[in-house]
Amino acid sequence: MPEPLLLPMADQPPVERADAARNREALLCAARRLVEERGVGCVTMEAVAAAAGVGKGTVFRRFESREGLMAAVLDFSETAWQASVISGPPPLGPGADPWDRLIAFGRSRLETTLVHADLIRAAGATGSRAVGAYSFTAMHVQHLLGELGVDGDLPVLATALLAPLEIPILERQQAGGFPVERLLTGWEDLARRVTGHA
Amino acid sequence: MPEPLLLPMADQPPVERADAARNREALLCAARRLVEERGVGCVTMEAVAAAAGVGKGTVFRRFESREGLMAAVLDFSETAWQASVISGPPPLGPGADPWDRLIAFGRSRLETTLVHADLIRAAGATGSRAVGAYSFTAMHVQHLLGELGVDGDLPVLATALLAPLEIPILERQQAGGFPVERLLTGWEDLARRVTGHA
DNA sequence: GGGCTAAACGGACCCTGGTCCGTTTTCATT
DNA sequence: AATGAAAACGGACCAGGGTCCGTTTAGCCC
Repeated sequence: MPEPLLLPMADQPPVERADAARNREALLCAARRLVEERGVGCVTMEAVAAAAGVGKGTVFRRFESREGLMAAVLDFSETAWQASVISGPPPLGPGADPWDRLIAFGRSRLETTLVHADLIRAAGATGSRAVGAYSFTAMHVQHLLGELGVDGDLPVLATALLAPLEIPILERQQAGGFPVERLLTGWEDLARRVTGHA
Repeated sequence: MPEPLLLPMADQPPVERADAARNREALLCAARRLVEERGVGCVTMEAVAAAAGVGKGTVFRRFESREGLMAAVLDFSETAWQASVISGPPPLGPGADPWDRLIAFGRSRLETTLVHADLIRAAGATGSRAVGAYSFTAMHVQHLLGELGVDGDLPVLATALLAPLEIPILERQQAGGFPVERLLTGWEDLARRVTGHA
């Protein structure tokens, strides 16, 4: 039996080495801190490496690219937000009726997107926001649409509802002088038309 | 009268100097050619400068940034497309009824966006697509909505209709395995719901 | 503990976008 | 045609993202 023959179970990432994990953590921390105190635009990869006490190469090995790192940083707040959607208090969280949840979702999403605008932009198409066929938000909206009895191509409809809440669109409108308030009302109107709700 | 006192009419760009205009043209040509034959990703600013026979500084003086240059290149096709919307044959151009025009618009926009995806991405937020409070497309859709008798916040509604046709969204969906056909049907459905059309 | 391999490290190095500034060109005026 | 100032030029230079590879280290098996 020449081959060590390691069990052929998962071919997933075969567990991260201890030092690697430690460095990832340190880097993430450093990045988070630097972003917070200097703003995304003023954080260089080298600075993050230095702050974490590792070499630049390590940053890229762990996070692939600047976008990757920023996406990781973003994931932090994003996860917290997701939690409040999944299990926070109504109307954003479960308990309220679907329509109210949808509206609360829209407002909340719009706000957090605006708050993290820089980070989201820096995370590019890599962000958790963009990952996978069905991101969290798409799934959620799709679910609410279902509960509202909407019929049609739900995944596509959900995307259509989500699209105007993405930064490129949001920012262009803001640049055009539309106040947030108006965007929100507009979105609610859109939701009403799409769902056919009262 | 010490001051030369040039007539205070337009304070617009006081006319471009002859050599400047010549170089702008040469650069645009070179850029167009290089993009076509190598693909956007493989065109460096230095290469464009060289191909046009000018220094790198000149490229940046004329076009501000890489995004700016790419936006200028894009403008070319974009303008042609706009022309076909304004004065081409129906149903995209004038003559057909608003609903048919809207549907034709959606399909056409989606297709051209996909075709120029790389360029659009490279043009960033600078593109003619993103400029000004009301881009051409927004105006057009807004106009059609008006003709269809839709009421509500037309500018915002138009944006909502346009948003799912933007690259970030389009690409995410394609990555998710949605065939173009489905996106199109989905968009028509959205348009139907928004306009309240039969 | 010793030894071996795969993985991780780090920092020199490369590439490209963008800036700067001393020199050259245009063009309006005389 | 000469002249002078504003505008344009070009390429050296800088910064930051990303890669490479020789060296070090964790973790496993004896």
